[in-house]
Amino acid sequence: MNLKQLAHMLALSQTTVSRALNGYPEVNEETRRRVMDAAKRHGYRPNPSARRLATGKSGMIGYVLPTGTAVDIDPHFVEFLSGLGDYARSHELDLVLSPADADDQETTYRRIVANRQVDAVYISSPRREDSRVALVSTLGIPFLVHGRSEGFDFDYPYLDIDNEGAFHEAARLLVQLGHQRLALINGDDRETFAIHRERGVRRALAASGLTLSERHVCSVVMTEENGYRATRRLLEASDAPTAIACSSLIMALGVVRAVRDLGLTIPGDVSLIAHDDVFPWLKPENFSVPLSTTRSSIRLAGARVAERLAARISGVEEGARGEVWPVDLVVRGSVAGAPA
Amino acid sequence: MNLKQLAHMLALSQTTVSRALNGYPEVNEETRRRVMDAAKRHGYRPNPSARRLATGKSGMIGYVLPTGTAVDIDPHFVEFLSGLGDYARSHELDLVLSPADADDQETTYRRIVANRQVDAVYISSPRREDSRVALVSTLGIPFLVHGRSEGFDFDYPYLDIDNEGAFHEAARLLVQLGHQRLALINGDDRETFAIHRERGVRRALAASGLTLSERHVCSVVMTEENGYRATRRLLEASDAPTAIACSSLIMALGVVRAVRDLGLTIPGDVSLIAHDDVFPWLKPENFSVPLSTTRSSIRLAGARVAERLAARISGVEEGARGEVWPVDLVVRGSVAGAPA
DNA sequence: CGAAAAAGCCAAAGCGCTTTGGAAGACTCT
DNA sequence: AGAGTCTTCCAAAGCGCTTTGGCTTTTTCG
Repeated sequence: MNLKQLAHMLALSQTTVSRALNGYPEVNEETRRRVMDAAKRHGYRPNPSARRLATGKSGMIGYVLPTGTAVDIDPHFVEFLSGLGDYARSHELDLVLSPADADDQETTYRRIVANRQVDAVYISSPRREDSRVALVSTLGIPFLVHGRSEGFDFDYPYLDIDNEGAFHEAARLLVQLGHQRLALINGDDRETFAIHRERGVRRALAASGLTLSERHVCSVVMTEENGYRATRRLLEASDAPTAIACSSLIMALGVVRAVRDLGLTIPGDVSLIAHDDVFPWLKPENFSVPLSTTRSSIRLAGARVAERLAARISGVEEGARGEVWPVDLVVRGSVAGAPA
Repeated sequence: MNLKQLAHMLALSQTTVSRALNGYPEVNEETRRRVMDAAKRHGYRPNPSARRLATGKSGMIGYVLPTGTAVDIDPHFVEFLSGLGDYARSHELDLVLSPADADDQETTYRRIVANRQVDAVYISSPRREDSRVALVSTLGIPFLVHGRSEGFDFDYPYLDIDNEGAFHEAARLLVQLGHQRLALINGDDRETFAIHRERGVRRALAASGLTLSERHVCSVVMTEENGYRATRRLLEASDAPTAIACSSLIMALGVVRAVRDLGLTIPGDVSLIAHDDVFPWLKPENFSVPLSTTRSSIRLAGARVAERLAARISGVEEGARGEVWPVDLVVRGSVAGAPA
């Protein structure tokens, strides 16, 4: 059942039927009702391909997925996706993932924009002066950054959590508990969230006249194994920290294992606070010693990103609004006063 | 730059240019070269919306993403996606995720098929007589099932791993080591993989005249917490098992924690084998005691699914071919002879 | 050499929708 | 009552591609 048939059946023109369906004003309410009714009754659904060709709108949002045999997708992605889906589902928004060579995403961005394949895109895990952000903002397609990119002289819309504030709070707590030597096991330090977290820790330490030794900050891909290795290295050194801030729950698994392997205990010998993105399958309260965390649901962020993207597509949201969510500090058993 | 312009520029008709570009035979090789060349030089890319409208082909593969506030996306999904992306990237295949209410995916399947939004779909985590498999095969769109669905009287194309064989091998090893009481901590028992794994364990036990007690098989959502709970329950019972087969690495984290909490050891008091889908961020060899696993890369499966889907779209692959991959049993420190 | 077949190209008709530019009729207002 | 204004609808022109059917020209072959 296409528009032509429906129009013929109603003895109306395609124009009128189309307008009635799309809520244009120049059609009699009575007529509109008739049309709406008939459309529903016959299960008429406009052909999206045709609509796309005519309008250039696709009803989909895009994400360029960096891939490559040496590239691993962030496990957080799936939670983010859950949130995105929660919103998108109720708005018949689809998400198209365009896999791209991680080293050349530009080609793909240009392609999906030139082809009008999607109405908007989002960018995640931005780095300093992230080239994707610069590119997309010149391309003139609605977009939203999940996270932030620094170093630009222009503004752009984003949604981020207060990573600096979160790690500032975490470090401040540890300092208050008497810890003098803190360590930070961080993610890839090219990513903004890692920069912000380090900044937060440094600021908290500085407030008490302490500093974060270069040897006490690790920047690694966030795997269990890297958490383990970093911790071994930290704790086996002569100036071993007494407290660790860690950027992910997965790395924290490795931290805990390393501490145990060394015959030490949490929080007796070392206090630990990790960031929790809220996974359904791994919870900080279930660690062998319940883990203190800075908590922020990445899933909720996903839903919000979808919502704002939809708003930008429809023109409801404009401009370069940045939105920063506060992060909860949840104290559990993994922190204690510094050992004597 | 559209076809019309390109054709005009070459003093040819749109027909000829289109045919030259799409490899149709009725065009002079010399002409084809000229066209190809000009197209490349001017960076001409056919507008996919227009092509879609004309051909009905979209160049995308689809996946209906079950969502809902109480629905969590499987963390394995992201690895599968990596593999899918690895292949898709080099073939300019995009993936469209259509979020759907987990309890009503049919509507969404019908929509994406009716709208010709995608050229093929894949289905994952199928259950017994999975309604999606039945639906999609009547809808007449190329598809592939990742996993298997049982109980149908028709065949369909799928890619699965030998879950039964894997867990049969695992259980057989444990039995050979003298274990008499095995337990299985499994995933949701409505899913085929869980059914197959249980079958594998039972078969191995039966071969030695043993049985799998109903109290020794747990069917739970695969989270760390559920692994922990199941293990506590199992080991605190009077007929505690001496060996556990576990369906996921994430649950195995919980198993290990529970065993430790009870003051027991692996493999001294209980042997453990888990299935490993090969995550980059959590490796069995890095468990406190290296974990024996049945291993199969879900990422490779993702790539293969994309490859076969592409083959089906282009008509290279036809019929209901089922493909079953063998699974490696990797023995590490977590298994030992049964305690006396 | 001439008929039949093949090769190479084109005009035009879709694909199914949106949107422009009217046009006819109904209403208002002086 | 006539001019001007709304209201309501329509025909037709795109959007940019593929594909059908046909028309020339060249090649093949008895």
